[in-house]
Amino acid sequence: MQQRKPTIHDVAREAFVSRATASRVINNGRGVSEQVRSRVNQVIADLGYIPNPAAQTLASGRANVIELVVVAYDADVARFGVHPYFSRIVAGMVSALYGTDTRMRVHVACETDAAELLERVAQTSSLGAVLVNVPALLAAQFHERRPRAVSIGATAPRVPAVEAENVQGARAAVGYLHSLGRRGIAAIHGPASNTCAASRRIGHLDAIHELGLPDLAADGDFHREGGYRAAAQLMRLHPHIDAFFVACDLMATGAIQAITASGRRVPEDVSVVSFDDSVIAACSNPPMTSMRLPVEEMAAAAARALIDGSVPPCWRRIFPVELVVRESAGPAPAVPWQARRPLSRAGGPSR
Amino acid sequence: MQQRKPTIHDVAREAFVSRATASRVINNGRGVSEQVRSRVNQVIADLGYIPNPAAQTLASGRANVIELVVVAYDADVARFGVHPYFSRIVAGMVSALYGTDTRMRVHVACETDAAELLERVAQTSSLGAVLVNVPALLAAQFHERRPRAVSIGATAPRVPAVEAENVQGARAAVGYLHSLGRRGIAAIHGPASNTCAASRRIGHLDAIHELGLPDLAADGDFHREGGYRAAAQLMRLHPHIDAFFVACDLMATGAIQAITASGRRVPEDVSVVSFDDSVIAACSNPPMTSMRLPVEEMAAAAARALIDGSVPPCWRRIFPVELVVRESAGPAPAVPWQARRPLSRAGGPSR
DNA sequence: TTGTACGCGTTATCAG
DNA sequence: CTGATAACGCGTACAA
Repeated sequence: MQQRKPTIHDVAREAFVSRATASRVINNGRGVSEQVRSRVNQVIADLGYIPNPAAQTLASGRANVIELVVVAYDADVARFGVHPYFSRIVAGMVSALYGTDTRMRVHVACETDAAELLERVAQTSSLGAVLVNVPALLAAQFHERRPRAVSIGATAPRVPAVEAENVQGARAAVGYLHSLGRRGIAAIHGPASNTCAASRRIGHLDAIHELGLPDLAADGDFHREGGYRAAAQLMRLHPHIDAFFVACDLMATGAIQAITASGRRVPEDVSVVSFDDSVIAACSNPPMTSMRLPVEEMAAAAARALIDGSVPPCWRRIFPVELVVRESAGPAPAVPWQARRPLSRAGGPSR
Repeated sequence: MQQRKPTIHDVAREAFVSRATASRVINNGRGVSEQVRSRVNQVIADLGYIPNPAAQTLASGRANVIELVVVAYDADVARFGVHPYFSRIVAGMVSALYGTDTRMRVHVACETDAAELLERVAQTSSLGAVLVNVPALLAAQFHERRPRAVSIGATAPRVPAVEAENVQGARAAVGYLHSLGRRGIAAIHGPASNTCAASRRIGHLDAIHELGLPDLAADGDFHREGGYRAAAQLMRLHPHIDAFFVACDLMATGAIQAITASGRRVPEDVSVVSFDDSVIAACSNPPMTSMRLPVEEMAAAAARALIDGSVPPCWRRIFPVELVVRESAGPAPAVPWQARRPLSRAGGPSR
């Protein structure tokens, strides 16, 4: 029973109409009598007809596909799977696409291939592209050719983007640690090349200047190993450290392990506040206090913007970063911290 | 400079050949003189010509796309992003596809939509489909219509699949705990409906029967919360518990939190061995001893099978599950555990 | 080795 | 409101 798939031609014949009319019914087009429409729909159901996507794309010039283009941090593309950041993006897009007939196509490149990949993707006729970790220059070039693109995270000015309040989030994290009475607050930053990491770096500097704290910091790699190394090194250099602000969950797990290995307790001796609030934060022991980056929502917003219509240049959607208190830093503050509020002021919620 | 994209027609004209010849060059077809071939390739480079995938698909009937079809555990499709299992599959496929011009298209449904989604996917012309968590009946129906399908994990007999030695892995985990001197070994199983969880359940039963251990067990949901609840409940009912075998990493993190909350220490008072060895295992505190499920390799193998050629019915590829010793269970055994070896025998590596 | 001619399944433009 | 008919861009028997 390997009979060939029914085509629009079969539908038209069985329903005694032309292919044009059948096409109108399929696409909910205007100007078809109710009688004909229902007859055609009946035939479609009987035959189990499903339009050929390739033919639709070819004829109409548009495809029901969103391209997800990721440039991996490392040379090794497989590490794509290790960092929860990426899976949260996939999840966010999936839920935005759920219920629609739009699908996501995944492309991953490392930095050396990125230009070539973007070139190819730019040629395809799709609903648009979601750019992740694409260098600003490449993103700008891509956007010039295909305006239907949204970057996740900061990028070139004209390229549409969803962003998070990384600076404010980092400030709030340090402020929170300060409010707990911590004064030896060290930072473990992300890679220098990463834009999100750069913003968190700025927020951290802001805060320590404002609070008159020393700048104890080391760089990590956004992975557990780097977090472990950085924490161990910082504690060796500065034994009085009593808190860490860590630029991502994964590094924070490494930091917690290093703290524990040094004989200190979390949070009694050393407080830890991380950034991301991925699934790993809740799974840590003790569960991590973390600045929540709403990655799923950001990715979903990017996908929806692409589905809903054209995205103007310079389009921005900014997402707040919020403190999620668990156990790794200590007790909840009497007054909830707001990312936007000046650190030196106290007071109730600003909205 | 929004000139329209060059087509194969342009290439043919510029190279003074017919479209057929240009097509042959593009597809590395046989029977083109070296002279003509290089001339055409030169023109292709000059024009920046890239074939239109939709037209290629339409004309040839095959597409450079692999469908990833996932049925979510829960009603909420977004939890897709929470469990590392799925991101590891994506990562494995991505690395298998890296360097090829084949891409992955992602489809996620919950159980109620699964049939309809599979129906649609079956109609598309693609290289094939990777099925994840698709119920056996639906998988069988799908496979009947489109033989180019591979399931990740056990499924209907005729449907090609990559599988892991879940039974042996679970046996080995319990055996390992026993070898550490633990006798109050409790199990936290996965959902009853999940086939992988069922296999691990069997392996656990095998082991405790063989070792003469009591069957202390509870069911979880493959999430942290369920692991926490199950561990807490089991320890309340059986205070003498001194070890847990947990059917996945995520639940194990919950278990460790529950153990810690009860005032016990890991691994001094209670040993924990989990299943999966996802990124979470290494990030746990203490780092988890876990049975490594090579999910990335399995997914990559599935993708490669689809790329390389047709997959015969009943095709199977079995992957070993290996003990990865970290700190949550205790010290490494004098003799490394082998998943395949009978539990009662001692001895060296079997291969 | 190369070219001709047709078909892939659908959309879209015009007439009627 | 409906029906011819021409694209859409490419692959591929078949002929030369």
